[in-house]
Amino acid sequence: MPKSIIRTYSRYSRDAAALLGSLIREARHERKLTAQELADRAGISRGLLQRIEKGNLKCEIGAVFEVATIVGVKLFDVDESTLTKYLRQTKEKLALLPKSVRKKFKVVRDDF
Amino acid sequence: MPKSIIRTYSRYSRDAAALLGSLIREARHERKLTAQELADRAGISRGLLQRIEKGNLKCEIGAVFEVATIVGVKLFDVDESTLTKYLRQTKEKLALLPKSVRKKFKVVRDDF
DNA sequence: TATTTATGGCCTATATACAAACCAATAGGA
DNA sequence: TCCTATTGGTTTGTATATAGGCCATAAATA
Repeated sequence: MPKSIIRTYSRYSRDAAALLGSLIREARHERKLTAQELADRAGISRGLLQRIEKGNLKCEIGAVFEVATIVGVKLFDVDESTLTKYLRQTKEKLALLPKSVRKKFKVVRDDF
Repeated sequence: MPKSIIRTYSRYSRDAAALLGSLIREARHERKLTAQELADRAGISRGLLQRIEKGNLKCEIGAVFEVATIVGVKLFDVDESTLTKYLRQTKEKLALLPKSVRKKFKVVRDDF
């Protein structure tokens, strides 16, 4: 990420990450897991888990999803088989759509 | 990420990311946005957007959420005000819960 | 068909997220 | 209360995700 990019996030993104983190933390407590235990299970460090639970937006999505899965916080509010089904359907749908998006070619002919 | 960590992901996480990416791509097409246009709006590079749409799990969650928000793919299937409400409720709930998780102290006395 | 554009896949430099080790403060259980 | 485990916040070294090029291919419109 060259040139020191300062990234801004929308309120919705920030709230979504914060809620996801809170849900994970709540679910972890319900399951009586320490932060270290959950981090070990997910194969991540405790520090990363802390940032995830705080809703840090700079974490890799794979780590967040993995932790959420382990403690039972369902993404998309669907179970695994339903998720796989949706995934297949969506991919089929995409296969029928145009591969690329194109603007209508607009020649502004005001040169007469 | 020292010591060359090879991270494994569960099927659920992979499916969830793949579905989210597909939904983003579909929504982008519906809105007649090119990958470059959406990337510019989100403040990310086109290459990163491609990886997001492919369901790459190593992208930062902030970029994924931001893109999803722009094209209207709702996370948690709720609108913004509802999300904020849930967030507040969850935080209040957490405030009442024990701050830390603790195992029952179990001394295994087999030294006699 | 020809032409223009979008996309996908490289590559490199660099900012940074990560793991791991700390320490301090906090909170639970005895 | 004391003791111990958990948590939160550092720091540091390193692996790597990212931006920004480029080029080849695919695809949409004229």
